[in-house]
Parts: sequence; structure tokens; C-alpha cells
Amino acid sequence: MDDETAPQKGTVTQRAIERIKAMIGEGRLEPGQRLPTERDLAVQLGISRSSMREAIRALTVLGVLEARHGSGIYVTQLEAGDLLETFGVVADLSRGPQLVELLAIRRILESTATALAAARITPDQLAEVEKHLAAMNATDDPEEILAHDLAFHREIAAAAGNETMAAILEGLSSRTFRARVWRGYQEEGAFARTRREHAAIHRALAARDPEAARAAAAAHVGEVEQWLRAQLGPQDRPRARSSAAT
Amino acid sequence: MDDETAPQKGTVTQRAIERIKAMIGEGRLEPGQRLPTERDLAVQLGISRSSMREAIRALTVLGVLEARHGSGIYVTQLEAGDLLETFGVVADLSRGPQLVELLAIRRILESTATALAAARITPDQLAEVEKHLAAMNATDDPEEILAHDLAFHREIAAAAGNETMAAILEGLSSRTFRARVWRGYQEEGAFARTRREHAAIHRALAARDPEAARAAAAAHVGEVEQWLRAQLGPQDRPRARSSAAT
DNA sequence: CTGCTCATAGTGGTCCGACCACCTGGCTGG
DNA sequence: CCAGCCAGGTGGTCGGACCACTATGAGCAG
Repeated sequence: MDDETAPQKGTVTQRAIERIKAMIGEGRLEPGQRLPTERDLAVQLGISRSSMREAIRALTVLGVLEARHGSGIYVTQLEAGDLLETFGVVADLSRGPQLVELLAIRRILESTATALAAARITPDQLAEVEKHLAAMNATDDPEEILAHDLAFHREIAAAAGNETMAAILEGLSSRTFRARVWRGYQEEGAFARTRREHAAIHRALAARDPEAARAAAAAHVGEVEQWLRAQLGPQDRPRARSSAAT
Repeated sequence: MDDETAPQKGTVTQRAIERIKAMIGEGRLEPGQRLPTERDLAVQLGISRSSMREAIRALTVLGVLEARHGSGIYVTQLEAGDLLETFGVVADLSRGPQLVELLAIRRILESTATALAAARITPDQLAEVEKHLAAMNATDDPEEILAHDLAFHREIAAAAGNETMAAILEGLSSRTFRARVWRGYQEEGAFARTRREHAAIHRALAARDPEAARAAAAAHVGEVEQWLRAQLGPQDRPRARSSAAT
């Protein structure tokens, strides 16, 4: 039953990763399904358990597999949230100009999501948004503000109806990412401005006005984007396309 | 629900991953820099080489580290292309409604990128775009058409000047992803329409008209999006492994 | 009969030590 | 001086042992 067409490309572990990915892609492994044990899988693919474990670990961090100690290995639901969890790593490790680019992407997606939300949001969801808006304005604790700020935008993204987009925005708003950028931003007394912008977003949502919502969200993220761009400007040297920077 | 600063949080491997990620985030490890050997790292973190290897493998698939057999382990340049390579996995493993959501995101980003490109594209880049456009129209081989189609959009994304966005679009246009969707789409005689849309995009770029470019690109991707949405509509629950519709 | 406890088998998690495949850089010999 | 060889170091692979945890069901108390 073993098809001997060993192409000998790359490491055994890499091949094992591809094999399992292919199995899922071909539908031979359904979401939520349990896989054979590590030991069995290793035998099936003709590799050692160590190598198989590395492959499983890799697919685990990618959000494709989930290992439960003492129980077994399972395929995740393969939903946007599972697979895009790694997107946070990008946000966490990006620096300088790349951070600005990420913020630009967030501006584009967030403005679109907010516009969609304005057209689709339910009264319940709107109430939830208002709850976080009020909570955000009722405290001075930066930690709490940040938490409600995140929830505010998360709720809006969810109301947009595109789970994948919401998952990406979630990654672009990870705590560490916002903490790194927001810290300096808010230290410049941007609280008042942030409040106004949040109020404007909420107004547009309540008015079911997609275009106003798009504009308000774009301005909101754009403010931070421009601030960050200015922060980088002073120490900015003319970077050529060469990647020899160290 | 909140994880405290417990000394023994998750698995040792998971902790090692976080440790290394933190080292990079704090700047203690610069892009391109070489890490200590697996054996030394294992000793430093007080874990076995096996566990350390799993951590390294995980960071390798995330595009953070790069292992060179016989040479050592290095930090990647941490550029968009490195870190967003995993984005292709999302596109490859998504199915059904999630595929539509991904196309919606591509429509949003691609239209914005094309609009930006219309304002910034250089004559050289425009010539490159035209080259792929001509090559695409000069052949009937689907493989070749697909290749030039990809290059056409890649060149435009590059001209937009946001490498991160280009990397995401690259992931959303991976060969397997497009092969899965485009195949059925093009089988319905959409070649002519695709040609018209590509021509419209190029016209807008040559005219340096961002709004026209945005509209043309949005329509281009939107066509496929609507087609795919229609494909999913008729069937009630296409959850099983449908070998025909893959 | 019901409900609980707990022994146990099976699973993933960790560690160790050995060996292989590959790259690098210094050394040798021309 | 240079080309080629060679030895050391590196990541890659393997097999086995043991630990930590879970799930199951047999057996006991109620």
C-alpha cells in the first residue's frame, strides 16, 4: 500500500507536514477529527516519532492541528480564528516602516468592516458597542481603556459579518501590538481625540450610515498611522531597496 | 480565565517559542543574526534538544527563523514576505463560505492596491505590467495564462508600495488557491471577460486614474467572488469531500 | 440498581544518546 | 600561490526510555 515515489525533497519533517496538509486539503481528514497516535503516524509515514512530533508541532502553531495531552491529536475547525492566530506574530515582530504598513492595512480593512457593520449591525450588537464605548469613557485606567477599546472594535468587526476579516483585524490589534504603538500615542494626550473619534464611529453606526462609518474609522486609524509615520520620520534614513540593513 | 505568571505555564516547547520570540521582539536578536547551536540553546533554556528542536521548527514554519543544514540557525529578515508566507496555508485550507470571505478581503485589498499603483507606478513597472498582459492574451495554455495573471497582479501590488499588502495578496493568490477557484470559473468561458477586466485595469493604470483603477480591480475580483458565492448557494451543505467541486 | 472511586491502559510530553548528512574553514601538498 | 583534502562543528534523524495526563470501565459502597 506504500507508494514508493519518495521524491527526497527537503527534510523528512517538511515532507510530513506537507503530507498531513494534503490529507486535510483532500478531505481525508475532516475538521475536528482525531488523528492516529504520534507513534502510528510515524510508522505510516515511515519516519521517527521525533520527526513526526516536529511536524505536528509545526501544524499546531499554524492552527491546523490541536494536541490534547493524554487524549490525542485533532484537526481544528479550520476556521478563520484558528488559522489566523499566527497573524499576531507578524504584528508582534514587525518594526519601523513595516509597522506603518500594517497600520495602513488595518485602516483599509477596519474602515471597510465598519462600513459593513453600519449596514448590518443588530440592535443587540449596537448595544454591546455602546457598552464598551461608555466603559471606555468612564475610566482613566489605561489598561481598562485599552481592553474596552479592543472590545469596541472587535464587536464592530464581528457585526460586519466577515469572520475572516474579523480574525485578521484581531491579529492586527493584538495586545502587544497596540501596547507598543498606543503607549506613545496616548501619552501625547490623544485620549480626547480618541474619544471623539470613537463617538463619531458610534454615531455613524447608530445612523446606519456606511459612508460616514467608513470615513470615521479610516480617520481613526489614520490618525495613529500618521503619528507613527511622523515618529519614524526623524530617525529615518533613505532606505534603498537593499536589505543589507543591520 | 486569565493566565497568571505561573512558573509552569504550557509545555516547555511552547515556553521556548515564546522566549525566542521575546528575544527577537526585545531586539536581543537582530534580523539575519545567527543563533547559538541547538545544543547550546537547549542548555541555556534548560530543556532537552528535542524540545528545543520542536520550538525551532515551529518558528521556522512561521518564517521567523531559518535553519541551514551544517551551518546554523539564523533569524530571517523579518520582512513581510518572510512572516506572511504562512498566509498561504489559510488560503489553501479554507473551504466553502470561508473561501468567499477570503475573496472579499482580496477584493478590498486588491482594489486599494491597484488604486495606489495608479498613482505611483513607474514607467518601468507599467511596462512590466503590459508585458504580462500581452503574454496573457497571446496564449491559450491555461497554465501560462494563470502564471502571467499572477505576475500581472503581483507587479501591480508591488507598484502600490506597501510590501506587507503585496505579501498578503501574494498569499491570497497562491497557486493552489487560484487553481481551486479559477479552474471552475474559467471553465465557464470567462476568459473573454477576464481579458476585458484586465484591459480596464491596465487602462486605468496608464491613465494614472486611481478611482478608475479601484473600480476596475474591485469589479475584477468581485466577479469571481460572486461566481463562487453562487456556486455555494445551490448546494445546501457541501461539507463532505466533494471531489468534483474542489 | 445506582453512583462513585480508582486502578489501568493509552496518549501526548520530555529527555537522552547515538549516528548521519552537510557545510565550513584550515591545512596539506603540489 | 592555489587547489584539494580533511576534520570539526552544525543541523537532521533515529530509537528508546520515562513522565504527565486523560479516559475508560471494573469494582465497590450506598
